[in-house]
Amino acid sequence: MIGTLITSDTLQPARRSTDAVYAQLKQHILDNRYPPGAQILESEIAAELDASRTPVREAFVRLQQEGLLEIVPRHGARISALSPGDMREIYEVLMSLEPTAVELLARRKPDRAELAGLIASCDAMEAALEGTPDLQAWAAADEAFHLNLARLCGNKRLAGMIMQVWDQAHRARMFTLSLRPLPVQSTAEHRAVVEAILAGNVERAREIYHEHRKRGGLELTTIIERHGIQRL
Amino acid sequence: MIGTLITSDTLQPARRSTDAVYAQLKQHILDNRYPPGAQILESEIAAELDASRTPVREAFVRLQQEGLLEIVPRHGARISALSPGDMREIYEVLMSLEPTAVELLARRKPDRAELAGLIASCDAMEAALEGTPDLQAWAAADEAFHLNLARLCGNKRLAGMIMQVWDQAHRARMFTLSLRPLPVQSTAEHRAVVEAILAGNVERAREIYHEHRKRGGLELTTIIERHGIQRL
DNA sequence: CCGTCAATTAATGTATGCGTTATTGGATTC
DNA sequence: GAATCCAATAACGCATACATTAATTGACGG
Repeated sequence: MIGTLITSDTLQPARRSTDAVYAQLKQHILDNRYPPGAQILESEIAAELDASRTPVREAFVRLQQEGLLEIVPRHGARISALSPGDMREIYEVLMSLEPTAVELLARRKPDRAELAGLIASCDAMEAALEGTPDLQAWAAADEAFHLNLARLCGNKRLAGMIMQVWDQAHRARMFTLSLRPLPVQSTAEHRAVVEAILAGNVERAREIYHEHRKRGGLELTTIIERHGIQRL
Repeated sequence: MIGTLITSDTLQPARRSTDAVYAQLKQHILDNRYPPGAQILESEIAAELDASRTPVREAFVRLQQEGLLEIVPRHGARISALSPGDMREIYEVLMSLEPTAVELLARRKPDRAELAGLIASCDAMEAALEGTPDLQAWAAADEAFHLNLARLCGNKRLAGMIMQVWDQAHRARMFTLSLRPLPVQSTAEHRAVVEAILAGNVERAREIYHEHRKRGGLELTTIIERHGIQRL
């Protein structure tokens, strides 16, 4: 058990069957339990999760809109597989939205208390790299940082969009985690963004973050090309 | 009849009942036939569109994810009403995404033929302002320009996100159309962006567009405040 | 007269059945 | 032997019936 996966949804007890099916399906997709490209059937999932086809169908629709699967008429649903082109799209979107989120947050001039979550994530990232590196822990802290940042920016639509593409790229990030160099610089960049925000330097915060995202995208693209990965 | 509304969807004959219900519901919401804040019932819509509740429900889920309505458990659906805060959010998102779309398009160095749609929209906007201004025609051309731009940028995810928030703001734009000054400058800015793209000046294209969006957002915000509009 | 509780009703949430369609496999013919 | 056609089956799309829940109304008690 790697630990409870952090997702963009606040997972509740889910009194509605549809919500439970949705949450579990999403979890399974992000956990790579249903591999990319896999076909899943409404009736299979219904039996597996002890529900009828109706809530499963509704969950499929929601997940399709989130880009995590594709409903193929008469063929069930196909778990989305990301091509290198999809990864490029995702990073272009993040390079646009995340620096904006940083800028919005920085403009609010938040105090240290408001950024406690971000600072904790920075601490966790640094701790994960001390001694024997714990990449899983680092990735969890990284994810927490970005989700927190999206939430703090004060724009729910912006936050939702960031989390959506972030979820889409989740598996790819986890997969390439061990193929990348140790994320020492990445960790430092996170810290630098927080400091720039605290210093009230809006433009610098935005700039650091944009470079951070750009470098991250480049790293991932390089790995994908070097390994000739076509789908993930 | 004002004319067929341009939406982000390619409206097909819709062999599936769900698609037909979805398309008509969306059309009615954008046309302001269901006013913001209105409650609609599954059974009402089903009867109205001659379908059963099942496809209506599925359409509700899709429209909820697009932010056009909100499913209230046990209470049907409420048509989304935009607060001034929502308008701010939407313009922040557009100010982030649309300049990125322009940049991506400009980097491809497209020739004049590729931009034919954009140029036609510019012509239409200018024509709509000659003699007696036709604001409806101008708005249609403006909408066509932005949708086209999103499509041309080469990033489907980015395009989808732009169209989504654009649709959310559609009614607000139509409502404030007659309250704004004649969009002469706006029209000129559109033309200038196209010229900058053709000239291969990526940075300038992005900059013009960012200013265009910023000014547009400011105009709208001012109107909303001046008229004390709370919901639209 | 007001407040509270219970019952009824209305609308959603879920399950299931039926019709449609597409795919696959087998058989027949060229 | 290969290709085509037909039939059977499997899965979905939609409709409908049933269960659940929340709200509203009315009655009763304080």
